[in-house]
Amino acid sequence: MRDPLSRTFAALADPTRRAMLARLSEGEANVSDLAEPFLKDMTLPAVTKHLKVLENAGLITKGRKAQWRPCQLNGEPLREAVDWMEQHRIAAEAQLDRLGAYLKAKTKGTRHGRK
Amino acid sequence: MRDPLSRTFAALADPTRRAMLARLSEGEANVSDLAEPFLKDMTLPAVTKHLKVLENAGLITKGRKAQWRPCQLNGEPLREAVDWMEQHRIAAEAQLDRLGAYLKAKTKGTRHGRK
DNA sequence: CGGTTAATTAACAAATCGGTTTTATAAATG
DNA sequence: CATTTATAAAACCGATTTGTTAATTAACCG
Repeated sequence: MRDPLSRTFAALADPTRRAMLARLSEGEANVSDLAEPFLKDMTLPAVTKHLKVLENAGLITKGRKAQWRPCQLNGEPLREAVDWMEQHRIAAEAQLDRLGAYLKAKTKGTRHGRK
Repeated sequence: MRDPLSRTFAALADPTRRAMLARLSEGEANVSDLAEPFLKDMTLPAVTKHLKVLENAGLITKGRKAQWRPCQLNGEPLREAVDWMEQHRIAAEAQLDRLGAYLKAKTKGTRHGRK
């Protein structure tokens, strides 16, 4: 059992699953629709498993319509993951800015730190 | 060998590694500084391995200063990952908006779709 | 009903992951 | 030079991941 953020990132750490999400970001699709681009590379049960990973991460929801399972993307976990990343990326860049300011101050007047 | 985006997401899919990045977003730190909060839970080699994962993903860079390895966060892979996520999250929400507009149009005037 | 279509489940194997202990390296320090 | 400090590398192990094939479920169609 893993925390939600870890499950989200783990789900995204696979190009097949990301391609499936990309496809779903253009609109609802059935399992076989989603599988189609990958059936040269893997079997249907493998696709089902990938979808299960995405579902467990809350990134997609599966409906049912007769024998079809229309899937749709849920953006919420993506938003939470982005929030985490932006928070720290921004902090890291602020660090760099402070370093830049420090270096600039340190070399002020020496006129040889330009590039 | 995995693509860069997959390596980034995989690196982020672990709370220990995320905590290390969070620490680094506040500024440079040595391996032992980064290890300190986790040494009740795991050994130092385990920490070294986590840092290797982050380094391979390009999320941190390790310098050297005598026997210390000052690490610092590199925001660039985070930015690329965020770009990917935002692109699809936004597309997904646009889908929802279109669906909402459709439902609204469809029930216009019928006065029985209220909750 | 019997067959077809869509998708899932089960059982299995190889590869990867996340930890361990032990050993090694490399620089500082007495 | 011998010791200590900071870190990495090697070998190993159990758990998880990612794929397979074969069997199963469930709904529709003639």
